[in-house]
Amino acid sequence: MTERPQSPTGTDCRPYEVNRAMYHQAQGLDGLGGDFKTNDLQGSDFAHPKHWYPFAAPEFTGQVAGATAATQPANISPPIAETREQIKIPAEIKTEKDVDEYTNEENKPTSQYNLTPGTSSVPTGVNYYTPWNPSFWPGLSHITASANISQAPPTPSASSPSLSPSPPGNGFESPGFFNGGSAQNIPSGQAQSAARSSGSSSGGCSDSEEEENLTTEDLEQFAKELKHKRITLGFTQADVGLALGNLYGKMFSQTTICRFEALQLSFKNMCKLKPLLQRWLNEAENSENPQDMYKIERVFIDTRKRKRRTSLEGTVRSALESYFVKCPKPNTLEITHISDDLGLERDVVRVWFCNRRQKGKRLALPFDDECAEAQYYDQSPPPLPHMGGTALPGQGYPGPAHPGGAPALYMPSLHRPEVFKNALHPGLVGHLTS
DNA sequence: ATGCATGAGAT
DNA sequence: TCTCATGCATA
Repeated sequence: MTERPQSPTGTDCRPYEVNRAMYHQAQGLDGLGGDFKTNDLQGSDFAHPKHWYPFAAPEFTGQVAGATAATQPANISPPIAETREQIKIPAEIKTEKDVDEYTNEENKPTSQYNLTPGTSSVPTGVNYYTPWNPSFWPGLSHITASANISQAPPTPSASSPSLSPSPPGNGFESPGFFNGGSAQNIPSGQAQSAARSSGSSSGGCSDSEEEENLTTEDLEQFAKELKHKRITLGFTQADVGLALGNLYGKMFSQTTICRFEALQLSFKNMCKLKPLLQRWLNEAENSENPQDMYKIERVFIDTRKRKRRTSLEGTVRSALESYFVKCPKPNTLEITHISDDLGLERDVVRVWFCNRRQKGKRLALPFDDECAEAQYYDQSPPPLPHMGGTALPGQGYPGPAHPGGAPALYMPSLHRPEVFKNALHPGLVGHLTS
């Protein structure tokens, strides 16, 4: 009912896609079920080291005091409404909460923001996003390889107040709780020889030369360091994201920080964020009241509507995976076919493939077989490529500048056809063998 | 921690 | 229409 009028096939006419120049996350307020949950589970975070993540810090079995409080997920999880699109979505497809169409339906508990006081500071009922403008934050668009924060004297909390100019025009003032340092001094990593490899870096790192020549090792090490220190200092990932907003006027989500720590961002992106985080780290370590770093109250109310997230059941995912193996880049027609076949919205399928590709790139092994990969992602669908570990040009990490090959395996098992097939339901295999 | 989604910019 | 950066929402 409240489901968007599905556009059968072609044109993505997405009703929820409100046309606005710029919006950033909207949450809550309009009944989006937006409860600001800083569920940054650091504890388990540590408890479950990533496959490749060698960092183990036994001393942190749980959450650090500060973080703990900050991260208590406001467990208000309202029972997932079973309502689902009555459209053609099969039983297995459901959309998460039926926050019924962004139409102010009170589908959410009122206790949405029961954050533990004293930590996360996000004001009730509002989002904390800050629109930003690259122009005011040179660090992002242009990470100059000048200031090396690794060596730069850490600026204590009382550092220059002439910090990052708040995004002009957006009405935000840098609260200045923690006027860490000048945004102009966006640091950069050491100058090393670019390990930028990845043959066809066309998509990935064609930006400027700002990449500060970081190696995978650098990033890996820094990510570890960041995580360790962050936890030691009692910050959650969300806190860091918020603090960055204070330092640079541009916030990041818990997701992004998380992915950074897990090296799940593109190499380029990692390089971009590293100096910022590095700086934050310095600030945090030298601040007398590190807690202040995330005590900001940047508020950005946005009433944007966001499409309900589709939740694909395992079988459907498997099916999509199988399609993906066959053809990672289906054309319009194929997408339509797949969507029909699986009873999914066309757009859902399209997005799924986009995300899948993106994920594939992130997870791709930086080692050998880049060619195979290139081939693989070519339009012409090769008959089941052997993706033993492929590196995609775009986001993949540069080959290990070190023989040790630190960034071991990022490829999910499902990526391997053999494994994949086994995981398939017999019925679905048929799709594979077209 | 991760799946699905959005939007800017590139193609 | 894709890629890429990014984040909400959820597991």
